[in-house]
Amino acid sequence: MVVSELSDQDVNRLFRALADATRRDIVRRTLVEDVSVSQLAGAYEMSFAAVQKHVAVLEEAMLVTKNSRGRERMVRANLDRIRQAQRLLDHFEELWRSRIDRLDILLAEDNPAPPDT
Amino acid sequence: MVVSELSDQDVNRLFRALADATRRDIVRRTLVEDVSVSQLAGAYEMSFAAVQKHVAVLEEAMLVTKNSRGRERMVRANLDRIRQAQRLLDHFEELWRSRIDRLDILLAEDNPAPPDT
DNA sequence: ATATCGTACAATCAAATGGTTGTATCAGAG
DNA sequence: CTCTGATACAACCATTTGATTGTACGATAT
Repeated sequence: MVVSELSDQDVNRLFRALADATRRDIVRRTLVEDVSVSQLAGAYEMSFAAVQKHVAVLEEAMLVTKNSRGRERMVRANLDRIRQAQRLLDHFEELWRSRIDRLDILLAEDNPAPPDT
Repeated sequence: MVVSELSDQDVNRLFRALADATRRDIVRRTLVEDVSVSQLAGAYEMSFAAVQKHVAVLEEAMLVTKNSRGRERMVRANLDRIRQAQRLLDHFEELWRSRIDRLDILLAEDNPAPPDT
């Protein structure tokens, strides 16, 4: 198992990168197969440079990696990073459980067992 | 099961709201127990208004709700929304599986069974 | 009734974001 | 070698974000 502590900054970048529909779509496409930057650029109604920037944001968030193939740069999504995001959300769920536990304790205190005899 | 279609806008807001350490901390605190805006404000090294704005961002993303209690406004995290975020990430995982499937097919084609006899 | 606590909200401001165009570089095709 | 396709990157601009201070207002405690 990879230890990989995510700093606050890393988590910020991770969620921020996911907070844009175009970038989420790039992740989707590159999860299924490697896609070059120009192929991606062809898929959206914006300039090549704009798409390039989105890829750069994803790269900084480590949600994708780029590899050279000939003169093209192939973009590939990094599933591990998505799983790390999931684990962060799992942690929230765990915290929520502690709320339930506290509530149970409170209810037990407010509703003591009836005095015997 | 809740149908709850999340629009692109909704998803943007959801992930954007999570892309800030203070806001994630507010979600953590309010998952465990209800906390008033002023209690939250006391927990961070920033103005009351700044914290109030963070709560507003979380509220727009529907990650928290506010209820009046006396003159206080109690903030409570909404676990359902966190689960929706998890489901979005699950969907990415599913797409990734299709990559593996394609790869298997390709390998099968490139490596045909050896000619018999 | 009035002082105060908790909140809401407007105005303001610096920095970050998301987009553009233009220029430079680099690998392959002819 | 030269032309072209695919990138990279800088400069620029409008909008949004994250924070501030200041003002207003409703609910409570005294």
